[in-house]
Amino acid sequence: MDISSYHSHLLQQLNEQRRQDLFCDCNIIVEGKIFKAHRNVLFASSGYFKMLLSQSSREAVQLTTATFEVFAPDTFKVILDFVYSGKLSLTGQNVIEVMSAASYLQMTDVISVCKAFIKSSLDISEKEKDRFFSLSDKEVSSNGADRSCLYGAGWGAESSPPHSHLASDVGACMVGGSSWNDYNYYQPTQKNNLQQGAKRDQGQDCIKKRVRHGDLSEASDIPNYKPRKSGDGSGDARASDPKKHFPQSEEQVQLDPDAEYQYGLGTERIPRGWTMNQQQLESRGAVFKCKTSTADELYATMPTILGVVGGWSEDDVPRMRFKCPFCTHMVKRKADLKRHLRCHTGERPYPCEACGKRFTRLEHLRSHFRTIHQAGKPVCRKCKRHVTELTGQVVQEGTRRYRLCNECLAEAGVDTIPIEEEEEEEDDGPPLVFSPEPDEEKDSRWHFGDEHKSDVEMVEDGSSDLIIQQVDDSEDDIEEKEIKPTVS
DNA sequence: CTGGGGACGGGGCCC
DNA sequence: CGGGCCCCGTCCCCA
Repeated sequence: MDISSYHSHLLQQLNEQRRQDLFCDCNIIVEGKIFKAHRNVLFASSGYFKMLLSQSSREAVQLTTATFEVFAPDTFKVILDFVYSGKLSLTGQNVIEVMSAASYLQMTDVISVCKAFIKSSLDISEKEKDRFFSLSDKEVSSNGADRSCLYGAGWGAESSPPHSHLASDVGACMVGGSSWNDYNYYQPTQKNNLQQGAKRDQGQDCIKKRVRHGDLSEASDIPNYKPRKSGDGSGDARASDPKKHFPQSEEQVQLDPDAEYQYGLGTERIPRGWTMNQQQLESRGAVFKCKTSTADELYATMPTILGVVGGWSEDDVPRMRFKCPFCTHMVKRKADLKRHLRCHTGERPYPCEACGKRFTRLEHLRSHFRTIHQAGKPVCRKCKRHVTELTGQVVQEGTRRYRLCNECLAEAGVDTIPIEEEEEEEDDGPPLVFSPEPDEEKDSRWHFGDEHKSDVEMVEDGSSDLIIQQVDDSEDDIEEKEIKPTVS
């Protein structure tokens, strides 16, 4: 046997053992479907498994079972096949899901390949766009969008996939070995196929649900990606918006060795069914967050963003519309596109100081703060009747504040904050200051004015209730950029 | 199981 | 161009 082929032979043997269920000591259940595998192989190939299995390695001699519901079985199959063969079967339909899962499992090799795959898609889309603008309408209609392109080429791990060589019958991207020499590229027939694939995939729903069910800090760190189901025009753009768990731009998927992998309570998502000590798992962050571009950066660096002439206005002035390069959405104003891009970058620059939940827009944060933390609505939360300072009081429940009328209050028998004081706070009173502990956000507390003088220094400008802190997600440390006074 | 309401995200558009 | 308001759709919780 040739020494140089030894490693591939070994991998082949392991794969064979997996297929025959020989020495498999780990069951991975993905949405009910069971995959058998070897812990040592999983350990060696995935940062996620490494972390989890290293915890259990001391005590666990018996079978380990893991349950995932954040991606689909088909997706995991692609990844597991890669682990045991070095070959990654990517298509325009599954690349988003695979990258999402790889991100979850911390498999940087897979992410890199997905990145390259997506980059190729975008590059080719860009070329198609250029061609589109350089050709007449007639040419485009006869040659354009429906043509499917099949590319196949090899390149080094760090280089971009070339697009110049035509392959014959490639329906999937196969990656083999460290040099990715077997990488073949399949061009989706339409440039937004990636999004469509993501939309189709149920795995996204799982992610979505887990996020929605998660606590606030969880939601705050995982961009709240909600693939929309609606089928109307506006829904298309929303539905095709795969911003959440997987980055969209080249910059975002960049996983350089110095990438900021953030481990922490806020970012973790633990598979439900791990048989190992759940507390151990919960004590550590299992999902990394890679550095992402902000919408601003993306917008600034974006090449001549697809200004699309959307027909002619009544004054014979061309109506420009701006198309999002990542989905089918078009907007009339560039500024709106910038705002829209944020939903692809997953950027949430406005964290709520009270609960840590983050928002894409200041107005959303304000609205959230008013309704959740300021008891902004003058209605009884129980009986929905209008309450005044005479007929009701403010109730504090964790970081939530709401109003109850005196009758409901008597029934509930909870502590209250006098409405007068509440309203004074809103006007001129001492600020409502949220004081996150340096390391443990969960212990963060609210401090209400003088009544609860704390060890935390109050903000000097007492006119503010809501401390607005715009955060640059690209920084590890939350950096206070801006403190604005008052949100009334 | 279902409908109503709250919370939230996102688009359009005015200022 | 940014801020802000309005509106609508979706998800989730709860009765």
